[in-house]
Amino acid sequence: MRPQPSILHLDLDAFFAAVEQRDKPSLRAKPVVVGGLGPRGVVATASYEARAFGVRSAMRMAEARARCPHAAFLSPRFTIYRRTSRAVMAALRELSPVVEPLSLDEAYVDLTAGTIGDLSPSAVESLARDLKRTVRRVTGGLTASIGVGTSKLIAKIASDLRKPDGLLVVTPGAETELLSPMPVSVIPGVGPATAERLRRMGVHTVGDLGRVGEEELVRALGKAHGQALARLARAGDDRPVVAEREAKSISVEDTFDHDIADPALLGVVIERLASRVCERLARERLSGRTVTVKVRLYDFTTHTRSATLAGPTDDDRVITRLARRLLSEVDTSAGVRLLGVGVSGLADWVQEDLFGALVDETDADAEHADAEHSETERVTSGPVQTGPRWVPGADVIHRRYGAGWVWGSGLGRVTVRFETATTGPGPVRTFASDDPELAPYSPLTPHSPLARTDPPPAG
DNA sequence: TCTGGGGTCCTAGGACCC
DNA sequence: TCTGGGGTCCTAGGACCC
Repeated sequence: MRPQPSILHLDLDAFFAAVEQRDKPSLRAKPVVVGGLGPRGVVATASYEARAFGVRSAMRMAEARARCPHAAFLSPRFTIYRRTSRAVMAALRELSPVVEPLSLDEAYVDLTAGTIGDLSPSAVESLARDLKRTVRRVTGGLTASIGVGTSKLIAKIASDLRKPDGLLVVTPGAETELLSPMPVSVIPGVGPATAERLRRMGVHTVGDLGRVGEEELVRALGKAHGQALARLARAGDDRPVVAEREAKSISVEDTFDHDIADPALLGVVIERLASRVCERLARERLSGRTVTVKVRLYDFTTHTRSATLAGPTDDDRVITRLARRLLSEVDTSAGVRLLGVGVSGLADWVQEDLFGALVDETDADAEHADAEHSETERVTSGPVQTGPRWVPGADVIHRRYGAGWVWGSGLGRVTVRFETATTGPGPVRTFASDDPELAPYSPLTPHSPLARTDPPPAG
C-alpha cells in the first residue's frame, strides 16, 4: 500500500453518448443511445437521460428501444471518440508521464511519477478539480469522474462512487472501512460467475470476502484468481500503473444480421475478415505467428481454432489460407452467427510475407518450402524479417525464410531463394542460422538492401 | 429478433525436451 | 526401458473488462 493517495483513476461519463451530445446540440439533455443498429445490435453507451429509462450498456438494442422509444439511436463514430480520447490522455500526461489507458474513456495515472510535490489528500483533491476543468476544456465540454487513492483498486472504485461528474479522494487508512460493506462485485475481476460462486460460499460483501482464507478462495476460484481476490479483499493492492503496454493480439469479428450456413459465403467472409486483420497488422507495423478463427454458431456456442506458424507473418495470402483451413475444422452446417479472425504472437517488426511462396501455386519449390515451414516445427525464438523484396539496382528478388537468426540465437535455419525477373525462380538454399553468408541480409546490418522496404520520408 | 466488438488473463491437458 | 519432475509451448475454452 502506498502511503499517499497517489493513484488517480479517470473515467469519462457516458463517453460515446456525451460526444454525440456535444457535437449535436439538439441531443443535449435528451436520451441518447449509441450502439449497433442492426437486428442484433447491443447498447455501447447510454446517456444518463436514457439510463433513467433503464437502458444499460450491453443491453440488446431492441430492448433499449422498447424501454426508451423516444431516444436518439446512433451508431458509434470511433474516429471521433479516438480523437477526443487522445486529447484527454494528453492532458493526463501533463500531470505525470505514467498514464495507463484502459480504454478510450478510462485511465490510471501514477501521480508520484509527475512533478507534483504535495500529495496530501487536500492537495490531490484540488489537483483533481483542476483536472476536471481541463478535461472539460480539451474535450469541448465533457465531464469526467475521478477517484484517487492509495491503489488502483481504491481509485477505480472511488471514481465509480461519485459518477457522473464526480470526485472522491480516499484518505489513506480509510480503505477497508470503505470497501467492507460493498458487494463483492465492485472488485474488478468479479463478474457474474465469480459472484455466484462466492454467493454459494456465503460471501456477499468485500468484508465477507476478507474473512475467507486464501486457501479456500484458491480452491474455489483457482490459483491466480483466488490469490488476487484474497489480497484485494484486504485492500492489499500494489499493482503498478503501467504506461505503454504492447498489444498482444489483433482481431476482427462480425456478427451477421442473419445466420449464415452457405459454405461459399462463409469462405468469402473469412477472407474479408483476414484481409481486415492484415490491414491492421500492416498499419501498426506488426506481424504475428498464431492465427485464430472464432466461430459462434446459431445457438451461441463459440468455438475457436488456432494454428501457429514457424515464424511471424502479415501476409494476407498466408493468413487467409490458414483461416480458411481453420474454419473448415468446425461444423458450420447448422448456421453461423459470428465469424472472427485474430492474430497473436505479435512481433515488433515490419514483416513481410513469411512463407509467401507457399501460396504461390506455380512455385517450383513448393514442396520443399512446405517442409520448411511445417507448422509443428518449432524454430523461431524471435522476430524474423522475411519476404520478397526488390533490391535496388539489382534485378533480383530475395526471399528469406527461417527463424532466430536475426538474434543470432542459432535455433533456426534460413532458406533463401534467388530469383531473377528474367529467369524466374532459382534454386532454394538453406543456411545455418549463423552462416556468415547471411549477414549482409540481416535487418540489423546497416545499409542492408533488405533492412527496410518502406520508402524514405519525403523531403 | 435474446445476447457487439475489441481486448486481457487464466486454466488444463498434451507434446516435447532435459 | 521405466519412472519422474520441471519447464515451455501449443490449443481450446471461459471469465472478465469497457
